[in-house]
Amino acid sequence: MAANTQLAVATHILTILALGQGDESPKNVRLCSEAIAHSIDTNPVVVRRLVAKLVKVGLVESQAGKGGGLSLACKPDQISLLRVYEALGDEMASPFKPHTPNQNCPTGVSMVRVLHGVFAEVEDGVRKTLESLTIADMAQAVQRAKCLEAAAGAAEQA
Amino acid sequence: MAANTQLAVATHILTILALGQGDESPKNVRLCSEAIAHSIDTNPVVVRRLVAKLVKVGLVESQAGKGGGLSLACKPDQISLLRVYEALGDEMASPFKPHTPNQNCPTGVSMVRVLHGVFAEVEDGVRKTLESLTIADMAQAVQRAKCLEAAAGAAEQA
DNA sequence: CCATAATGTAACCATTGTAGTTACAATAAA
DNA sequence: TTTATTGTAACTACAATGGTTACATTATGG
Repeated sequence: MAANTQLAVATHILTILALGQGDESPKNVRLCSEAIAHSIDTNPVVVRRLVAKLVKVGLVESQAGKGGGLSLACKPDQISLLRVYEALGDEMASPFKPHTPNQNCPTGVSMVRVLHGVFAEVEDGVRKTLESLTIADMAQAVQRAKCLEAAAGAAEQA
Repeated sequence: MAANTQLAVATHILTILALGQGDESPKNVRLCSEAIAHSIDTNPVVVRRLVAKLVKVGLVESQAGKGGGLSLACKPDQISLLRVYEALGDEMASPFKPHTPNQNCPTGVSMVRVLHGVFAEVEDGVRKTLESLTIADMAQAVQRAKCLEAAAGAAEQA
C-alpha cells in the first residue's frame, strides 16, 4: 500500500498557508489548490480532498470561483499538530491495533483488554507530542531551514 | 486493508508463553503454533510467520519435530514491548510518514526536513512508552483480569 | 527405521487503504 | 458570459495484511 502521508501533507498545506500569511497584515493570501499541489508534487484533487477535512474542523477557509482559493481560518500559533491529526480522523493507522482473539479463550479475552490499555497509553503520548507543536513552529522552522540552505548554496557557489 | 495487528498478536504469543512458564521451575512449557493460533483465533502459519521474527532476535526458541514447539528464550521481565516492536521491523506503519515534495520547491524541501524531526520526536515518545512495559507486566495484568472476570462470572451465576 | 508431529517457508488470494487521475457540477469574480 | 476556482464522485493502480494450502525439513519415539 502507499504509505499514509496525510498528516505530512496536511501539515505542509497549512504551513504554506501560514507562510503566505503576513504576520502584520490581517489579510491572508489566498492560494489555489493547483499551486499547493505543485509544491507537494501531487494532484490538486488530492489537496482539495485533504483540505475538505481541514475546512470541516475550521482550520482552513476556502472560496470557490475565480480569484478564490484557500487560506487559514486560524492563527498559525493556534493550530497544534494534534488538531491537524484529529481533523484527519479518529483512528491511527498503526501497529497499535488490538486483534480479535478467540472469545472462548479467557486468556485471549483478557489479553485484548490489557492491550487496549497499553495502546491507549501509547496514543496518549503521541497526542501530547503533537499538541506541543504548532503550525507557527513549523513555519518558523521551515524559514530557518530555507535560510540555512540558501547560505549553504551560496557558499557552494563561491 | 486489514489493520496491522502484529504487535498485538506478537505480545499475545509471548504472554501466553510467559503464562505457561512456571516462575519457580526453570523448565518452560513448550506450546505448538496450533494451540497458540487457537487462542488468537487465526491460522498456525500466521503464528509461525510472526514467531520467526521473534526467534531471529532471540526472544523465542523453537524446536521442530514431534514434541517440539515454542518457548520463551528470555525471562518475561526482560522482554519490553519495545523489544517486541523492534523485532517486527524498523518502521512504524503509521500516519507519521513524510511525503516527497517537489524537489525544486525550497519550501517543500525544508518542510520534509522539519517534518522528519517532528516524526522522530513522536516515534521517540512511542518507544519510551513501550520500553516501560514488559511481557511480565502483561502476564500479570492478564492473570488479574482473568481472576476478576471469573469472580464476576461466579457472581452472575449466583 | 519408520510413522508421526511439529516447524519453516513459499506461493497464492481476498480485502482494504492510499493516492493518482479524469470528469464534471457548482460557484463566484471580472 | 467567460473564466478560474472549489467540491466531489468514480475509477484505477499499487501495496500491506492476513488467511490458506502445500510441502520440505526436522526430530521424537515406538
